[in-house]
Amino acid sequence: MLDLKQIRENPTAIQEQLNRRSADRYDISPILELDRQQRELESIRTQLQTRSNEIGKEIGQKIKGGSDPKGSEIQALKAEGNEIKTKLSEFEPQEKEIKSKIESLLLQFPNLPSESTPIGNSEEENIEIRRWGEEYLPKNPNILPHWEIGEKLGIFDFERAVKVARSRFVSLVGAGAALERALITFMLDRQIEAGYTEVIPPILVNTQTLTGTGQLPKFAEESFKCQEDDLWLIPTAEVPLTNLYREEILEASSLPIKHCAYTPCFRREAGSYGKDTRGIIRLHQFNKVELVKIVHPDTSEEEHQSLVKDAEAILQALKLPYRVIELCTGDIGFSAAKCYDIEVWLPSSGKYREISSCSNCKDFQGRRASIRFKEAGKKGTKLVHTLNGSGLAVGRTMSAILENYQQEDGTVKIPEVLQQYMGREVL
RNA sequence: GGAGAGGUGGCCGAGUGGUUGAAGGCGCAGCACUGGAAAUGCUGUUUGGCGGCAACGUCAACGAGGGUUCGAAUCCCUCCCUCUCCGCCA
Repeated sequence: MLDLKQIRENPTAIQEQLNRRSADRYDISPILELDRQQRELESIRTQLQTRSNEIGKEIGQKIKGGSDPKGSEIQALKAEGNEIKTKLSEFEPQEKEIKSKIESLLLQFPNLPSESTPIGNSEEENIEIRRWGEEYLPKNPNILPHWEIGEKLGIFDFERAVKVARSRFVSLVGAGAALERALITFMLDRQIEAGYTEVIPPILVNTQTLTGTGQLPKFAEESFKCQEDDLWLIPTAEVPLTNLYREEILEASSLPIKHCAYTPCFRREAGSYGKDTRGIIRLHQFNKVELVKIVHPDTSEEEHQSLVKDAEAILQALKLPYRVIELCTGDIGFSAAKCYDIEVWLPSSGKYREISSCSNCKDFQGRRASIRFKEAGKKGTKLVHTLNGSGLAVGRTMSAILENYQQEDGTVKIPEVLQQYMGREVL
């Protein structure tokens, strides 16, 4: 959420920063006008309430002092109190309505991009920051796409999964299930070593939680909802992990908080008909190990850099070639101020594909979810900065392994670091 | 799901309509005392909105939302959560 005070005080600056995302798409002027109206009503309401409080106290004192509660003096005060009440009943609903309009407008605005986020309209203008592992690019010219090799090895069962659920679901079978599980455990072990505390959070969450991290109200159609219970399936563990601290005031000394979690993730993929229909790149349910950091604002830039490094470390350990790109203003997510994607090499399509997205949300989620911290000895509270990144998407890692580790004879080598987790060397 | 009890400040806990944003205690911070510390004493110690350069003023908040009243932490209604017992269950 954007800061209403900032919008009020620097409207042009805020508008310009929003325009960096997309020209003419976000207009803050309705908010300015509503805010002006709201404050006007607030000052009238406050004055009335002040007088009303005075009357209440006066009556109390007089009755205590022995005045007749039925006497004319007290009756007059009561009458005045009633008059104020009538007036208030006009202003109050008006003000409430304007306030909730402002609130719902504010919730629709995306985060302001960082100064350093490159300007651009679409993913075309993202910037490649670095590549790693070109020496590990496979030499084998006859690589099958991961879904073909997977079915050949009998580790994917699409047909039955579709019968059990619907399209864009898969069952992992035998060694496939074992590989997925090995990857999850390996990733968690590494991230715990890197200083993250593991959490197994709820994967059904309430509406407030999904609003806190920015998925609601704008992207309701992207999440699965349990209508009866007002609960949603999480699209990423970022949601429960960040919201663990919602409406809390943390000690500055407890920062940074670093969490990792394995969870399944659920996405409706409403806008992606026809995209990636084959394989396990884009499913309604997938596994992910997520990293979340809650940090002091002064450190969020460096914490962001190290978060990306922590995600990269997994690919390096698996010897999978990848590149890191920095997303431009037109491509960063709703809640992000700055974002790096890590893309792994998928030989069958001859492309790098996203396997991790690491965002610095600055105070955007902190304000939405009211996550603040307090410095010992100092007055007042400040909003924390929140960061999140995949460390990594498990299914996509598996597809990268199936392709990059394919051998001429049609078998797939297990990456060395996973062999102890799998108890075998080849699929 | 059924029956009962309860939700008050960082924590414990008082408070059943009237100058109560809230007694008392603990904790924490500052000051005094001390060679230093402990003990003791004094002072301070919630958050948010609006106005103000600030001091400060004012409004709101005692699980959440409504209602009664001149006035609600206190009374009424709805919902949420916690605990105990019963039922069900991985």
